[in-house]
Amino acid sequence: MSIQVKLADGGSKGYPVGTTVGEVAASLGTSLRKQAVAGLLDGKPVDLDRPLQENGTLQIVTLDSKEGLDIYRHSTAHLMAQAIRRIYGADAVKLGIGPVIADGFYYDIDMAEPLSTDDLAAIEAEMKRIVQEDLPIIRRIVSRPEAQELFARLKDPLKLELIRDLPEDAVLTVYEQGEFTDLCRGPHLPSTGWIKAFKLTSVAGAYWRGDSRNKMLQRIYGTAFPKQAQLDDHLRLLEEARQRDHRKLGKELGLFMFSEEAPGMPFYLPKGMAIRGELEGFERELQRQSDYDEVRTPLMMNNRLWEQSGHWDHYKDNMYFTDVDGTKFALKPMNCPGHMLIFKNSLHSYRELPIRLAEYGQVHRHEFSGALNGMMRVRTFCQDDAHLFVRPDQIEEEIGRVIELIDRIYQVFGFDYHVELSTRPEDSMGSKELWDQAEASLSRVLDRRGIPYRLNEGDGAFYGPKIDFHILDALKRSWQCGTIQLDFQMPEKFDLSYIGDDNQKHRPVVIHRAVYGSIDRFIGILTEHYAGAFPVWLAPVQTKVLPVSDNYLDEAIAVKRTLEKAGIRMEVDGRNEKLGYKIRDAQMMKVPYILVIGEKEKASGTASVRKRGEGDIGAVPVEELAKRILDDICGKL
RNA sequence: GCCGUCGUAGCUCAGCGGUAGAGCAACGCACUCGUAAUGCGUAGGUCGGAGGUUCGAUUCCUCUCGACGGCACCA
Repeated sequence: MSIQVKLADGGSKGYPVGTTVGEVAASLGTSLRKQAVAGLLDGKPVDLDRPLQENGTLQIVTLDSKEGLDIYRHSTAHLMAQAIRRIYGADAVKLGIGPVIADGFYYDIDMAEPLSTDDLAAIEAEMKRIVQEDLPIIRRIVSRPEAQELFARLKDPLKLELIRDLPEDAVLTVYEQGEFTDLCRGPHLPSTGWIKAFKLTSVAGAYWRGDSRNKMLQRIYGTAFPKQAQLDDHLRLLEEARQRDHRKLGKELGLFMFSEEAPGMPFYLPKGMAIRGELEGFERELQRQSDYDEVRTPLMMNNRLWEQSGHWDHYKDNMYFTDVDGTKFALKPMNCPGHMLIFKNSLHSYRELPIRLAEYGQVHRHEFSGALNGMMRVRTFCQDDAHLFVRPDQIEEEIGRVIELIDRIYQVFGFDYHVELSTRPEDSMGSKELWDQAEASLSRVLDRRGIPYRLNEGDGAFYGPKIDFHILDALKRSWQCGTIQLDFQMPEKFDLSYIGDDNQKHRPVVIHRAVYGSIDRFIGILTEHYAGAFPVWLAPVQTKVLPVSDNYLDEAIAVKRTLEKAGIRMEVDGRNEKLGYKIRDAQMMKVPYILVIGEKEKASGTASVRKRGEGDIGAVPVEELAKRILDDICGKL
């Protein structure tokens, strides 16, 4: 008896019934035999030792594919669980789930003894031993009662819970390697000996099944690669990210600080403030050209405003309140209600619309202490916010203009980005019809512009759906920054109106939008994106003047004054130190232009220039230098 | 908020029952210096805060504040 197997290359071959996936792979060439870790049989992942019983299509999964790597890592997760059981005792260790994630895997376990990172080395050592043992990894189909009996015997209550929740018709499989058995869909590597390079990276708490009402388990994170060199590369990348950490660089470069007196609330130091000023100024100018009007609203407003806006109902857990003279005030968590009051301050004609109110608005949001993270997650931050009051017929064009503005600004930083459309959340305000209408408008704008997007169901704001912009930084990490939200609710709540050409009152629509999102977070992202080496226009100190010795200090100060007058941010290092020392210091502060002033320069009215990334480029007349640096600044280089 | 780890000089860190130590930075002196660290010297700490155990606590315990890694949360 033979069967026909259709292969990935489109061809078809005959094999005897019972030929395994691995044997098919081997028949196709030695490299495939070595690289194969599993197969996709009619689209379903199967182990290499799976015998083929009937005609079908088969794709060989190799280690260099995403699927192959996932299988490899999944087997490493099992390997880790087995090692932990050996060390801490099978009965003491209750297994949760052990899935593969983007850069590795984790396993959630329940055990009394708390693990720390110090314990990871011992677990790794045991894992290596099990690799040496080269235990075959064997798949076994079990009936539900059999599985229940098995995991009851293994004292694995979490697995029993998983089994209980599997659908009636699910085929239950367990994988065994030596004394270790785990409930698992598979597939897996043929044996533990296949696992080469791995590292356990951290331990953390994690709620069982991701629910904060459940017990907290211990999660051990690890990663694995087929080759040691790949693991080393990965670890190097992590180290690179650590070196770029904005909290580290922010401290070293003197950009911002935090204090125990205000957890989660950044203090801007002069250098950080310089960056912030540039970011705001740049955007402010583009907004001016796009007919935005800038406003400023109070940080604190009477609580009844927040009751009116719906924030009290939907957002009060995240708000800060004060009670003075018997009146309750709330610190604003958003700028919209303030802007609604401004709109209502005067009567509006349909001819005035769109009205675009922009504000660099400082908002306060009470985040959980455990959620705080440098500039990335704070309790007070500045939004580059704007609310666009538009007629219904202007919605799409106006959103299009915002998309263009966002695109233009992100390009300056060299950010790639992707777009997500978030729809109605559970705790939402207003009618389903209005929501459907709003969601449809947003998707229509994106579709018309041919912008691909991901749907993020139930993740909209409580007052409306939104388009979010996620930027990719230099290390390919994704951050949500820009947002465009369509809102039919606030105009309703605040009874906004404009007078139409029919002389009747009409309800405007509000578009909320932000480009940087949080300026604070954006600065954090930029710090990591540029690894602290900000482009000239953003650099807190654009040029540093180093006198060769005290004798040239006056000359250095004169150069500083000249360039400062041209609008360049300058510093002089007047310390009584050797030139090499001052150069090193300025280089470490990532100053883009370092000027050396000594006898030669003094005599010729020049400065010797050391440009970041290029090194010594020789003497340049001071006037020309000013022009060159200003060119960089204007070109946003 | 939850689990775990950590808080010692401005910064990075060592010490861990007998009232603290290094490097860098700062300050002073000498050198007046040419493209990534000149030498010598000085000063600097209620060892995050509050309790407790002890003859004695930076060290051990409890609580608390803050930070970090995750989880949950992120309108």
